[in-house]
Amino acid sequence: MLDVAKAASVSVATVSAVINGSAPVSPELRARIEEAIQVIGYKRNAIARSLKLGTTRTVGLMVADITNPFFTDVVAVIQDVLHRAGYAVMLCCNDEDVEMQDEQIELLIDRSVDGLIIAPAGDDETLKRILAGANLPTVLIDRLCDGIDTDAVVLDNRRAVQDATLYMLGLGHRRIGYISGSLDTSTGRERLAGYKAALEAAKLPYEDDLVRIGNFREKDAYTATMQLLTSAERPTAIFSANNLMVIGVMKAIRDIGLKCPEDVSVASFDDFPWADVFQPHLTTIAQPVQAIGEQAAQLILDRLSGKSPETPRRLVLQGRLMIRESCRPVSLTPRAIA
Amino acid sequence: MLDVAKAASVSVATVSAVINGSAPVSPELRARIEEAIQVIGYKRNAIARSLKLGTTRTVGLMVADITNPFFTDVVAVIQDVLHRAGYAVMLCCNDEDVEMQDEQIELLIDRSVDGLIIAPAGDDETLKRILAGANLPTVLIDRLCDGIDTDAVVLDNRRAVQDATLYMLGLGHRRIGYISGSLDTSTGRERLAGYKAALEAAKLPYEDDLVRIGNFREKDAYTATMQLLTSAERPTAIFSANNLMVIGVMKAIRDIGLKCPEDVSVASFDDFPWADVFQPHLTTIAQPVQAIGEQAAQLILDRLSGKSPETPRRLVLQGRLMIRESCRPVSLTPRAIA
DNA sequence: TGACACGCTCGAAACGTTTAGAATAGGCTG
DNA sequence: CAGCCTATTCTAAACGTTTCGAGCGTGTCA
Repeated sequence: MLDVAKAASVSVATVSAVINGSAPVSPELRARIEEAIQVIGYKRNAIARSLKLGTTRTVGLMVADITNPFFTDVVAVIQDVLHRAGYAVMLCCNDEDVEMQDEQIELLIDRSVDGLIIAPAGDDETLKRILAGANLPTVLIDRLCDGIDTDAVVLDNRRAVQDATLYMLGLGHRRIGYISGSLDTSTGRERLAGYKAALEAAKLPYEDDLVRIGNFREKDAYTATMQLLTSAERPTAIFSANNLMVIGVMKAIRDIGLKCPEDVSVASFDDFPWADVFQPHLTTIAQPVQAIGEQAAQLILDRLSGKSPETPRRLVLQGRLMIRESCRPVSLTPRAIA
Repeated sequence: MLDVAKAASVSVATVSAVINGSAPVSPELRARIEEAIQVIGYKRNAIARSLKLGTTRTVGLMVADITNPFFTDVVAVIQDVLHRAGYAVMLCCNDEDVEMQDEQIELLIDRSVDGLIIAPAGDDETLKRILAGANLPTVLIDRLCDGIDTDAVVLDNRRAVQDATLYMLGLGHRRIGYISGSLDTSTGRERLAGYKAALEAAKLPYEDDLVRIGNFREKDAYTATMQLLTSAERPTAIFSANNLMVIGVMKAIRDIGLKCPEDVSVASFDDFPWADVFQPHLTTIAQPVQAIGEQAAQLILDRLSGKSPETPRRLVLQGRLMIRESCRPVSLTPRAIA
């Protein structure tokens, strides 16, 4: 900028004025300066600008697992909206691990991001402390945290799983296995609550040994399903609390020599683009990823531009049960009792 | 930092010295300063530091499509390695669009990233100009660009597709449809070249109307496949040049009332975690995503620490043909000729 | 005892912006 | 013609670091 100023024989203040349009400049000088900028190929230094202004026009985005198509879909739309608004996004993932999460958040805050969009791995004290200390505009996505009172956009997880479970119950299934996500997350807890609620509505007892923790990962879900299927009284249906885990569930079913839906019915949280083209066509709960991303981005943008209300806004969206062919009436499940 | 200095009644220079260990400080002062840091809860401002040092410890990572599992897998490992080395990652995607790409790269350079890892959407002049102007350590992944002479890690695309095509040829297929990616990318061109090479090796003519451009996206692949399957002499097998497109291919096959592999054999670039659990079990070319990510990260890390050789390094990895059940001998394809 | 080296600490400049407020020039008014 | 206002431009401080070189005790050696 100094070079430009020299080349145009003006002060840096004037150069700054034409670049930012922050003060009136005579057409004559403006032209001279603009030409100098061209000639020199000047680009303003965003770091110096950030230092002075105390803003980076960057928002930190942390998801639980960047490998999970649900999150990547959401990330894609958040990015899109934010870029359009002139913000860069710095992406992290916590790998479903609270320690990693704390590290990553620190890293983001360290880089002076202007705001944070987070799908937390869990709500440990450290996270709360860090967030409170940073005092940044924050929006939670997908998962809520007790004690972190910010804007958020989440799904009505309980309702969605309840509906799905009710559907399976309606097909006559009485022993429905449930592969849960980590109960350290609100999604883990809420989804399980939905399962319980459905059982209760059907006046069926909740049986501990029908639910296994799969931690939202394929591998854990695989072993969890193995246990379920080799237990004394094997379930006739299994619900998986997310997309990654249902792969593990299906692998376990295959490895144990059973077939879906002939021997076990399966349904899962999260939809797949290929769900109705590869067999068995999975029955799933589809999340409105587009809306989730858009709303989250809008929430943070509003917060950043200071036009949000003081009190946090909580958006709760609804899932959609996509009934396909991976569940069938229990009467058509010949080997139902092994 | 000034506050800390005051609290410990020392100069900022000394505080800086203990924080960075950049100069000897007496144990006594060190203790006092460290205590002051604790008390005040001081965290050094990375922006100011960047301004002074001219480095941000951030690398820009641009992939073609953040929604593509291949890229997200690679991104995940790059992130992991880079974070471990103390670098943050700023992630963008160009949506397979060169204009978007130029914009995003500008955005990254604007943020003063220290280096760039790029899977380019194409090699337009603007990109070359921007990159040349920025003069940053850069590594290309997945795709090469004519005229951009940097470190790179790519797959031996030609060889991989040639092998896959040869395999289909070996099953007796003579009319193999090919759904290509964009020919503006090196992967698009190289994969097609592999297909041609296999035909040539089998002394079969290359037929223009057996290949259709799908631009690496499901939707385009769908219409491309529709055209292929409704043409006068429909192919008995189809190869898809990536993972997203094969979904489109399968949907087209389904919508047209055919079955894979009974009526059409299918193989595809890029593997899926669920490929051997959902039917038909797809025959694919698996890429060594872990290795790609690790090498790319290492390449940029070496470059950033100045311990790379002057001449660019090109790493070429090999794909692996995962033979499953989506291709069968043409003799078992009853409706081969419609 | 004087010279010198060493170990520690500090002052101040620099990184590249933004911006408040001062300065300047020119025109208008009374 | 003095005084004042307006429009434009400039000077300089500030943002929070890092680092160079200077300064200053102390101890060592001749």
